Amino acid sequence: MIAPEIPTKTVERLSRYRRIVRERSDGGAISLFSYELAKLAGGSAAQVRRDLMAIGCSGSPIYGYKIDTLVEAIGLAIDGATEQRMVLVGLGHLGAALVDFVERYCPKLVIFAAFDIDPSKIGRVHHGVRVYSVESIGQIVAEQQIRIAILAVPGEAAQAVADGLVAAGVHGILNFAPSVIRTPINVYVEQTEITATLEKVAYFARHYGAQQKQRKER
Amino acid sequence: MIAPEIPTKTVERLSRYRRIVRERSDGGAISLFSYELAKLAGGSAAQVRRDLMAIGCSGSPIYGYKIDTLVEAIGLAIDGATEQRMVLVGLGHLGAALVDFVERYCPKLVIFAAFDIDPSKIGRVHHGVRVYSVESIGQIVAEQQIRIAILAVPGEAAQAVADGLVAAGVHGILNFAPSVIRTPINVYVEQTEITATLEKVAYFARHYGAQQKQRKER
DNA sequence: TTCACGCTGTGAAAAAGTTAACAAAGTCCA
DNA sequence: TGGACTTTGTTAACTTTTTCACAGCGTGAA
Ligand SMILES: NC(=O)c1ccc[n+]([C@@H]2O[C@H](COP(=O)([O-])OP(=O)(O)OC[C@H]3O[C@@H](n4cnc5c(N)ncnc54)[C@H](O)[C@@H]3O)[C@@H](O)[C@H]2O)c1
Ligand SMILES: NC(=O)c1ccc[n+]([C@@H]2O[C@H](COP(=O)([O-])OP(=O)(O)OC[C@H]3O[C@@H](n4cnc5c(N)ncnc54)[C@H](O)[C@@H]3O)[C@@H](O)[C@H]2O)c1
Repeated sequence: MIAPEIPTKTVERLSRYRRIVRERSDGGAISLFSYELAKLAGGSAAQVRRDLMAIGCSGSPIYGYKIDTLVEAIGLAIDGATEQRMVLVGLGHLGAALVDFVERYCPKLVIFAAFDIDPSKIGRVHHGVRVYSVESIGQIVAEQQIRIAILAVPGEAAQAVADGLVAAGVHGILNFAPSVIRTPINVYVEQTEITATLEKVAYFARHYGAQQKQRKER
Repeated sequence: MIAPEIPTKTVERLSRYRRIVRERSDGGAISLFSYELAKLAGGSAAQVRRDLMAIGCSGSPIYGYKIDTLVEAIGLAIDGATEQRMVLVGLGHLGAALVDFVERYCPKLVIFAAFDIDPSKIGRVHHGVRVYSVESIGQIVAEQQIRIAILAVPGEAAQAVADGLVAAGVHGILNFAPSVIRTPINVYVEQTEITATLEKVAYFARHYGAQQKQRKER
């Protein structure tokens, strides 16, 4: 199947929609309307319909969208055919929290291994994830054909670790370190900017009134 | 001074620029050109110039932008006049990591107090931040006129805590819990979607080739 | 049957955000 | 001095994303 090239923003929202409708389905619901999902996700109804259209998911004017179909269609669009394996580098505070989080909330993603430089951590197993020495990143990633990595090391180490990951064949990196890493153009890097996010919240909290831009309804 | 209404995306990038030029200035640099900053921040030179224009910051064709001026101008634009105080609710794994992080990387933001429901944490001081019972959120937030809150509690608790915060006068919330919270329209909420971010990275790692959209140069 | 209703799917318009492009202005070198 | 460079500030063109608006359609009431 050829990738139908879903817009970046849409991929992001689809993931959120899925979480929401799953919650909804636990509550016993079978289907919902675009405006309901919009309200829950914080967007407009038209946007929801458009996003769902992008993944070829259609609803009925009577029932709205069936939750089953929806979850399946989103899965088909954004998940891989199979479970995807990732590695995590830097099992500090944040790294440990992430291992728990992924295990709990991302059923399609598996942290296959963790790496750290701290000898006291190497060899241990945290929540089912074994911790290896950073030295073995190249070998394990290449051998296991792992394509995605989470970076939770201090800023100073980020670039070096990233280089190793890329050399070993990683195609996507989620970087939590507060320093921009440079990679070849065919590697997708997502930079988590907590500082920027915090400062943005602080900014808009001060200029409150600008938030219509963000959250249209409700 | 009236808020010059800086676009959301620009606020975000400015924050990143500041971090980068600060690093640069530690390295001894005095000034840099738009294209240099662009490369470091992962954008285009034109965008950098445009962003800086938005905050009335101008450079010279000879030296580029002076780092001092730049940091000051960004500060003027996005920081408050004074240091801003925040509270954090939920001092678990993530909460603890965030306290360290803010202290280290966000000089203009101060976590004034933390709140938790766990009696074993209440009364303790973590990295200079005292932990109070959730019960006292309303009182302390209102009394201290705190306007920004970080939410790092489990999803189930998020809405209830948010309601309390809003009632006490908070205007901005950064929510790490994986559930969308509803607030009055005059409260700015930033939802941190780790799941969505991870799934996005996984998606683009698979369809690698879509990343030109993301990172144009280098 | 017929009509009004409410929601979907979608083209078209609008808005937001990004890139291109170039005049202006200073520097460097001859 | 003067002309070739370099980089800014900024306007205009372009792209992406969001919203509007409405036709189409199954339903249920009359
Ligand atoms: N704490 C937060 O909330 C937060 C938020 C966003 C980003 N970050 C960033 O994420 C990173 C990790 O944060 P943290 O709070 O977990 O820090 P931490 O110090 O608790 O953890 C860092 C871990 O990385 C390991 N490490 C150091 N150098 C390494 C290397 N070269 N190779 C492999 N492992 C190495 C350390 O042994 C440690 O286990 C930091 O860059 C931090 O700035 C933190
Ligand atoms: N771990 C991650 O990497 C990560 C990433 C993104 C989001 N999150 C989310 O952030 C939240 C916190 O994650 P964590 O890993 O720190 O979990 P955690 O269980 O370590 O911490 C949660 C903390 O909140 C406290 N708490 C529970 N109910 C409360 C209430 N009603 N009022 C005040 N405090 C309360 C608990 O006592 C605990 O200290 C969760 O919702 C998690 O899903 C986690």
